[in-house]
Amino acid sequence: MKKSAPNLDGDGTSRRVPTQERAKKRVERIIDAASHVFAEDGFEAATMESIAARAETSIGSIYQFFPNKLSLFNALARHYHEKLRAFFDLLLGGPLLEQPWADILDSGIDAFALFHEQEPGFRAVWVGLQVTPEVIEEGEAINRDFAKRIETVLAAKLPGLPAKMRPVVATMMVEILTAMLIVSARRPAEAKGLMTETKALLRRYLAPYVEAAPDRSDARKGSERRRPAVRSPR
Amino acid sequence: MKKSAPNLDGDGTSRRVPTQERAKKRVERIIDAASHVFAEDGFEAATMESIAARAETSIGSIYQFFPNKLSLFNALARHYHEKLRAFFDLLLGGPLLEQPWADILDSGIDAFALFHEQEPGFRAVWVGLQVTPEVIEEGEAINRDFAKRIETVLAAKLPGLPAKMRPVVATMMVEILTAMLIVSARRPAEAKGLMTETKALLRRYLAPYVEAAPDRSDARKGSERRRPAVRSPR
Amino acid sequence: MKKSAPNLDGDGTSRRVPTQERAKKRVERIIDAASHVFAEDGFEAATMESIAARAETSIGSIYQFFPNKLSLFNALARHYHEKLRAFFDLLLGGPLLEQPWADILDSGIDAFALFHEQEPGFRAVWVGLQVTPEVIEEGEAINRDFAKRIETVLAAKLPGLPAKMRPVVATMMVEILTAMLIVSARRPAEAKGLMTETKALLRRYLAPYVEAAPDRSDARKGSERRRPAVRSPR
Amino acid sequence: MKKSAPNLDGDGTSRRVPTQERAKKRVERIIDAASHVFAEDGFEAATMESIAARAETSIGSIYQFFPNKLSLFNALARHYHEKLRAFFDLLLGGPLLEQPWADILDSGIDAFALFHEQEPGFRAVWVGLQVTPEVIEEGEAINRDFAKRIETVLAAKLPGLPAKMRPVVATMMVEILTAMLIVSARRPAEAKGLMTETKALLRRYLAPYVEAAPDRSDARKGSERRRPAVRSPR
DNA sequence: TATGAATGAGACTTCATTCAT
DNA sequence: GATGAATGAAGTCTCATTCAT
Repeated sequence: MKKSAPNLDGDGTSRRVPTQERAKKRVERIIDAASHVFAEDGFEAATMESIAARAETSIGSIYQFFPNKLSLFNALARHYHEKLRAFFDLLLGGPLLEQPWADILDSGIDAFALFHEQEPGFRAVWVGLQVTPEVIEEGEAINRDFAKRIETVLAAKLPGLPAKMRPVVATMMVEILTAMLIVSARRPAEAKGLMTETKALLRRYLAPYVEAAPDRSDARKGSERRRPAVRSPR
Repeated sequence: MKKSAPNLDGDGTSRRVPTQERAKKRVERIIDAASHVFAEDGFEAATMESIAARAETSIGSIYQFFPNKLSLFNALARHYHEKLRAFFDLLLGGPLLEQPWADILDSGIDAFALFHEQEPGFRAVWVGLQVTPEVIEEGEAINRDFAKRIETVLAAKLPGLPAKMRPVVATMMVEILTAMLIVSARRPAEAKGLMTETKALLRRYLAPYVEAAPDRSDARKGSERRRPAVRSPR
Repeated sequence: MKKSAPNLDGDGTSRRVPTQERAKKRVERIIDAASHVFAEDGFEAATMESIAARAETSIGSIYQFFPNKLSLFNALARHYHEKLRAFFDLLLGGPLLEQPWADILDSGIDAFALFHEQEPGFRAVWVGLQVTPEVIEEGEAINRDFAKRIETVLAAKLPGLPAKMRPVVATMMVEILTAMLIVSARRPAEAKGLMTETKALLRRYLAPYVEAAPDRSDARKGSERRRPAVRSPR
Repeated sequence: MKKSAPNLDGDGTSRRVPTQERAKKRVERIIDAASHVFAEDGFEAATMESIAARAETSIGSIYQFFPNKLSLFNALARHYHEKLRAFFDLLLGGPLLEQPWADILDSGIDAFALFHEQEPGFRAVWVGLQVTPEVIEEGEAINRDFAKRIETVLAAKLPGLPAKMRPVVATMMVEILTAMLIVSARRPAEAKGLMTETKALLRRYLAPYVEAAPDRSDARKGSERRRPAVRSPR
């Protein structure tokens, strides 16, 4: 194949396909290896060599596809961006949205926890976001997209939440859920309890927005300002 | 200065005192520089040279006090551990505990946010905890201590929270607050809104525990399981 | 070149062969450079950089083959171990053993002197043995092997030497010869005289063992205890 | 001088004496510490700090007396040079020279072995001589002096040894004896046997020179060339 | 004069990246 | 394209030496 042999075949296009096929497979293996190694060692401590070894390729092959380490990391970020999108498409594409909002929340959390568990590299990307400033670009993109998806659900299921507040609330949900999943990964023994508690916490956080506010939008900056029904301190 | 002891002795041993004074100052400068550099670059990417430069010392001086990079990072962690302790002593030592619980929460969050702002290295230590496993020891110690302090307050002000649940709830509060402060640092424009929202979120999270439960302890594993009063999913 | 195997295979695995060829050459150059630098500066004072420079390679290449400085030194020791073995095989494989024992001694000394001259690093390894304890392992192995070879000759040519004494005598010979060659290297002007004298010395040392002792093995600890027949010549 | 303290005392001279006394003591302690540390670690690996610690002084004090590490090492060499001189004065000053030559040899060897044992640094200096070229100067001086002393004895007790050959023979004795003592130190288990053997070897080496050659000086370059009485190979 | 903290050159080693095969 | 040896910049750490106290 490749150019080394003289072109005896007529249909050059069909020939190239398997090559691209192989290349794609190789890229996948590299991305997969990178996700593991970055997850285990962090961005800086991860070495291109160990990634190559895990991908059962050569270092040179990695550089064939990614000009440098950061670009590989960003590719990983993009990879997870897509995976996350697919994840949401699947999650929200089904009949879930018909459920009561609290059930959606619970199921969503469970699903995302599973996603976290099965994609160790996702955590690496997320953490890398706090550590390696160069990564923020793509990382933030994931973040926003994630939040946008949640906003959709909020809009559909929580009519009491003013549209203007949706971005903040969605961000809160994204960041808190992720934070708690990372903590859970660090303390496996407490993971289950923490997730249960996270569900409770988010449920209570969102509860006030369930029913549409009948008249004035009473919350402007803070989502809540002196609301006796919930607060009632002492 | 040179306060440690007036020179009453004539045996020459006390000569070392001013030296120790200087050394202490230098260690402080190093710790301070380290806090900035670690905060900006992360543990791995931070270099001893840049820390030395920022501390306006030589590399050798750092190694006089810290045998290696990790020990410097751990010293930073210990430093913040102490600072946090002092912070809590100050915060809870005053009349704050007399206030209604929601005000304590608000004030506590504000105070901690200020602490975060003024101590950039604290974030570095916290993030380093997720990235560099060797650091977990001290990092987790800080975590637990932090949570313990909060448990105290929970015990005092939220009689409705079963004692067994206090650790989880405290952990939730610590992790969520920290997570949101880190996010805020990354997105200064949204910082204010996020903090307001964080206050609301934690208030709602804790609200059910305000009054002592009159009869059966209805929460076992999760703090809440089908509690219609709060949920009411339409 | 590329002799290792003609390219009969098509599966691409053999591509590595020329690389190995080059690698071997490079290792040789590194070993050679190391032998010179270690010989000139000693183990500690020798720097990896100067070795790399002398080998006309990069530092990184050295570390491709030797994980650290000590391992390079040990490789050098092993290298000379083998060379010494080959040297003895050559020396004792020929008709030399047919000669009278004194001629074997003379020739052996001359040959070993030549070996010393042509292999400057050999001296470095030997001296490193006295200085760097970590090296002793391989160094002692060389020593013992060297002595063992001499024992063989002693057994063959000096029937008067009790078997039990052979190890000591061989050790004496090895150590003395090496010591004198090192001295000679340090004082080139006196080298010739010193070697002549070394030959005489060893000849006289071994002379008493030429003829088989007719009756009792009269030497036990010291090889000689007031033995008039040998002393007081004339 | 010594301006730091005001001159309150009248007899400035008597004051300085204890100071000089103390200084001398300090230098001795430093030299002593250096001898141990250099012996244990070798010249390069020995650190000024460990020498200071062992001498129970400060690094600064060492530099008060020795401008750099090499000068300290050379001072050590000079120190042993003197010690060796004293050793010989003692050894040869007594009635030893009245003894038969072989007894002088044995006693001399025993005495020197003891010296070696009690002065671990002496070995360090000697080995340093092979490793650190800068040290050769003083090291060689010791060597020559040592040899000169032996020449004296040779002149007195071995009339059969031509005057012209005395330097070589003395050198042989010095180098071989030292070499064997170093080997013995490395292999304590074999030490005793090796020393016994060394005595025998040197006795046989010197035996031909015991009685004055009656006529022509039959040895010219080598001390021995085809001398049937001793050789008789096969 | 004694001390030991401060300095910084330089050593070893790693690893991202290049490039000949 | 694929491979992995080669490169060398850069990082950590040591230690001889200086210098303020």
